Amino acid sequence: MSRANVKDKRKAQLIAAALESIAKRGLMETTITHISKGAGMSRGIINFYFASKEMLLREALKTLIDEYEAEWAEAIAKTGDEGRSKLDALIAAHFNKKLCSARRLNVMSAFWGHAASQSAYRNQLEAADAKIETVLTSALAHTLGGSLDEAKNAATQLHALIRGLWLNFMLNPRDVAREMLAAQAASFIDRLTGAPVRIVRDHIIARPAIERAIGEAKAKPARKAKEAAPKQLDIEDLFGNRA
Amino acid sequence: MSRANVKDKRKAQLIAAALESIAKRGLMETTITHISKGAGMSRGIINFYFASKEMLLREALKTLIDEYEAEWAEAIAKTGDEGRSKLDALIAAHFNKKLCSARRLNVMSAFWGHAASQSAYRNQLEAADAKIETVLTSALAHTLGGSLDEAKNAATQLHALIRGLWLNFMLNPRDVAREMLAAQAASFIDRLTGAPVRIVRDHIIARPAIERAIGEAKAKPARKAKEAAPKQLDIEDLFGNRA
Amino acid sequence: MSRANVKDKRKAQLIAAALESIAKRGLMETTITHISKGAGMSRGIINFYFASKEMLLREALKTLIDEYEAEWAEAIAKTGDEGRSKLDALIAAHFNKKLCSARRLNVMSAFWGHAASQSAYRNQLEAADAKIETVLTSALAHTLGGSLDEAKNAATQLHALIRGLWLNFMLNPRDVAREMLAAQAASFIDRLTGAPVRIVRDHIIARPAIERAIGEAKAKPARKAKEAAPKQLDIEDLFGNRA
Amino acid sequence: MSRANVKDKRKAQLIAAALESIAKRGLMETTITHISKGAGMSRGIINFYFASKEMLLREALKTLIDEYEAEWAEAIAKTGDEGRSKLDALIAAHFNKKLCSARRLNVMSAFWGHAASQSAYRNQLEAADAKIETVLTSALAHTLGGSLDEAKNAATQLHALIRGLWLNFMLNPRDVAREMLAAQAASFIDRLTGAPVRIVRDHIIARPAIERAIGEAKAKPARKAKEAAPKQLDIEDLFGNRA
DNA sequence: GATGAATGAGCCTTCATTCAT
DNA sequence: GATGAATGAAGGCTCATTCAT
Repeated sequence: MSRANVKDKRKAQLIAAALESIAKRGLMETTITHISKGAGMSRGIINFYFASKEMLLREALKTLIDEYEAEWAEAIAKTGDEGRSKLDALIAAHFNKKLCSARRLNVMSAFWGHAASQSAYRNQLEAADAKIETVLTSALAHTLGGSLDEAKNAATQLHALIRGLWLNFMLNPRDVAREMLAAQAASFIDRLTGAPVRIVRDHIIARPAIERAIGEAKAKPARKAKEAAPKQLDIEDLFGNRA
Repeated sequence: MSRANVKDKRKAQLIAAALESIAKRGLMETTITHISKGAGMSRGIINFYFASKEMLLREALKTLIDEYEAEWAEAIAKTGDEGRSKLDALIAAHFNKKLCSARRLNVMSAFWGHAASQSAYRNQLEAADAKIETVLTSALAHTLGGSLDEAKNAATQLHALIRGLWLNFMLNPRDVAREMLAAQAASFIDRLTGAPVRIVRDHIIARPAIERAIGEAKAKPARKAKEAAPKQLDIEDLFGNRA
Repeated sequence: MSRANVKDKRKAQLIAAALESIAKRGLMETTITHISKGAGMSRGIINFYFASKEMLLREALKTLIDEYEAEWAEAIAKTGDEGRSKLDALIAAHFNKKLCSARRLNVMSAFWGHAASQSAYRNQLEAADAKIETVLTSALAHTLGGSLDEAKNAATQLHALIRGLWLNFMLNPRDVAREMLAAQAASFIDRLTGAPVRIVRDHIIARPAIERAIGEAKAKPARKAKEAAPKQLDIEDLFGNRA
Repeated sequence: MSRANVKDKRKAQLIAAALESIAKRGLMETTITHISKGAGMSRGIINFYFASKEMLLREALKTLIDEYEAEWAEAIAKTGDEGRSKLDALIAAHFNKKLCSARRLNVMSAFWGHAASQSAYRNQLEAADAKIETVLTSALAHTLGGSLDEAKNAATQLHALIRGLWLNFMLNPRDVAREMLAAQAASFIDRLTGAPVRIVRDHIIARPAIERAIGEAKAKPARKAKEAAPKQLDIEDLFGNRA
């Protein structure tokens, strides 16, 4: 592996370890020792690859946002059309296993909370919000056929709804099924378009396309054993603090 | 003033100073020194009134939640009826100056982020969520007239929408008017009930009752000067870090 | 003891411990742990009384300079006259046990070396130099009776000579007697005034008044045992590193 | 170039970079990174050519001393005679551009300060002092014609005077002209020999021979461009820290 | 030979907490 | 009750040194 690749790889490993620790312990309790130990490296290494812990954290947020954007970008790339099926794809992406995991939502919430008082994080989040709202606006404009302002309002509401559902899921991941969340977002759009809301046994259900999409687990390419893998946290570990 | 009252008063002052500091600096940067100085007291006092900083923080969250619940409880108390006007009152409460201020939302976000990994905070927030969702469910059940599950779903969505809008407001308080947020929540209900969504010049507008209610500034009882008031932060101060 | 006094006292103790450590280990090797341990206190205390290690060091230099100035001020205060006896008193002061000790000269040299690249220290030393050169100039003007510029030149030379002799003494304190140094400075003045240089058995000797003055050990008031005295370093300890 | 030469050359470059950094930043702030970067080499290289940073520093001091001795040796080599003209040559050497530069004096002071507590450096400096004092003694013995002890005393004083003047120059290089320093040292000798001290407009002036000698800029053999020369510091750069 | 990634001891500093006054 | 001096664990960070490439 070339030198440049090693550098990028180490940074990625450290960022992954940081996200892992934030998911498990939160931003406040996460120390440089946790991160470096989690990545199976020495303590000094963080300041070798990052100017400071703060900069590592900012890059971690950037990674999170990049992953998010890649995910919804990929989802809409699969749909040629600018209409309801694009909206369905976007919703499915927001509630698939990758974007709507306890781990990820924990970290996102931690950063939202941090962003409230720290502008560097805030700016990153604002930029990401602007992007997704633009995309949602465009898709809703095609679907609803009304004015741009109408579509903008709808996009704001849909985006807010998604984030609010994420927050619900984060605060109580055991009781809420991702499928249900997706169905609720879909029913919101149904109501916007005047379509009948699908209800089965008193529960809203998502559209078949969404149900299918959110179920697909993204196959994560297995880490090669050789690469001194940071010890893999069991998903349930995330709730160790919560007893 | 009796002993017990003095004690409660000091605790309340410290909690207020803690909330002030969290709004301004965030949870991570808030230290005991900030809090005690902000309350005009000595450093050692916190461990005199609270078992630890952690316990102070938990009580601070409790205070925040109590205020929230008092606010919506008061709002619905004014409405005898269990229907649309109750929903309007609830929405107005959620977006009035008190509950929807940059200061308050900053603190709430910080606690949401912290709760992601800290069960004590999480449990407090879950309990509060359960309460408000019950109230919303009941009001929606009367308004919509459908099944309980339908009302529950609607309540979940409405609650998520409100929180999502709060998050938007927190991340970008200058660009978003509270009135607009209230209008968006109201239009969501309009759609549920099949009522026409009110649009003026391409913008959703809230119902007159809501507009009136959210405008009322809650008269905050002036702190007596005698009480060594912590220096009052200008609301704009909250964003000093963000430039 | 009053609170304010405790504060000043602790600062003085920490400064003394810092000077002790610098004399023994030098500026580079002196750590906050050395200083606080040397003062018999906890590590955290330094940042309680000083903004930083750097500020402690600056105050330590200030203390050193204050002591120096107090010493020569006291010496000339004892001499009513502005002439040769004042010069004798000044020379005696510069080579008495207090100002011309291995400990003190080690620390001074360390600060001179540091001042070469650090302006804060440099400014302190420059100000002190200006003061003593003014005093020397005045005394030499009266003694020599020439122009002010002549006196200034002589003062510069005398001051340089004193510091050069100090440097000699610092680099080799065992081989050089303080009395001899004083005699050499005195002979410099003798030559300026045209007086015969006193030589006994091929060595320059100082004037009787100087010999007497430099011999007087300043009785240091014993530290009260009660006061948790930092462990007293034996004078020979200073050269532990030098083997 | 042979292997041994390459090795010596690299060492010399590293030493030069170390001296540069010490002049600019002082001994305390100079790190291995500063030195290797200053020499245009990689970080790891220092421990390849030197056993440790400490050893590099000792060799740097040795270089400094060697240059010093070469300079005064060359000066007296040009004078056949063992008398006043030899003394003049020695004084001129001590205050010429090379030995009496801010850069060099900063470094010397740093090492004096360090030597106060570190015997390895101390021993180097003591040995150098012994050499120059022997030479000064011999020249003064011939000039004064008195006893050896008289000459020794005079040598000690002259040496101390020179170092004291250097210290003055270091602490305040802008206000002091090298020519003036040389003149002051010369006048010291004039007084020893009973010669009239030369004064022009109330200022001491050096002997013509000295004035001439200290003015000669030693032509520094230009570093070949090819050799990745460490960026040359402007002489004024040295005082960047001091504002 | 030379590089720069990696290590880890140790530095300065912060801060929740304790406790004598 | 209240203060603020004092503690010491732990944090982020620096840096001399090592070593695989």
